[in-house]
Amino acid sequence: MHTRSRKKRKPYSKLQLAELEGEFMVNEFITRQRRRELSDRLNLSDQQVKIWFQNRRMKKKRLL
Amino acid sequence: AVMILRSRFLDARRKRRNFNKQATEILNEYFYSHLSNPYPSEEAKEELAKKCGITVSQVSNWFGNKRIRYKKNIGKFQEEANIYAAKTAVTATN
DNA sequence: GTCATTTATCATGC
DNA sequence: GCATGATAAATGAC
Repeated sequence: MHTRSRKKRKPYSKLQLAELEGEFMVNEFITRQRRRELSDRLNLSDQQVKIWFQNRRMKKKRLL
Repeated sequence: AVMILRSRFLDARRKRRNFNKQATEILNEYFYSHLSNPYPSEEAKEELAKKCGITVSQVSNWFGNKRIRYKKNIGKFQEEANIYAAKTAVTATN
């Protein structure tokens, strides 16, 4: 009936965050290939990893 | 490892302090007098921030929280809404 | 891509 | 014990 509602926000695990932060230190702009590998390894969707990097760059800017 | 500690340390800035009554008063006055469109422009945010003695980001946070919490429970804010509606009505006649 | 949001969650105040 | 401010996922405009 209703157009599928917005996906509920779900906090990531410490392991997932540690891996994402580690990759962010290597390069703030992840490539499509590495993104796919990382998302597969962390059980996250490709879109989620992409969004995480976007939000992470915004966070970095905010902390300056 | 270092990153974890650093992130946890920086999250300590999450220590929260309530705004003073005067600031809350100013923010609520704006919110309830723009209830049909409670989205202050960047200029309006800067003005509010200056008046309240807080940052523009804090103004944005306040409106973000206020909008969602008001929408989720209008009944709980009804009394507050009436108070500020009356207040702005009085100031408008002066 | 950035960036202002929405929403849920977190951490603290009282 | 909730109220409140700040942050973390998720969406959408541009």
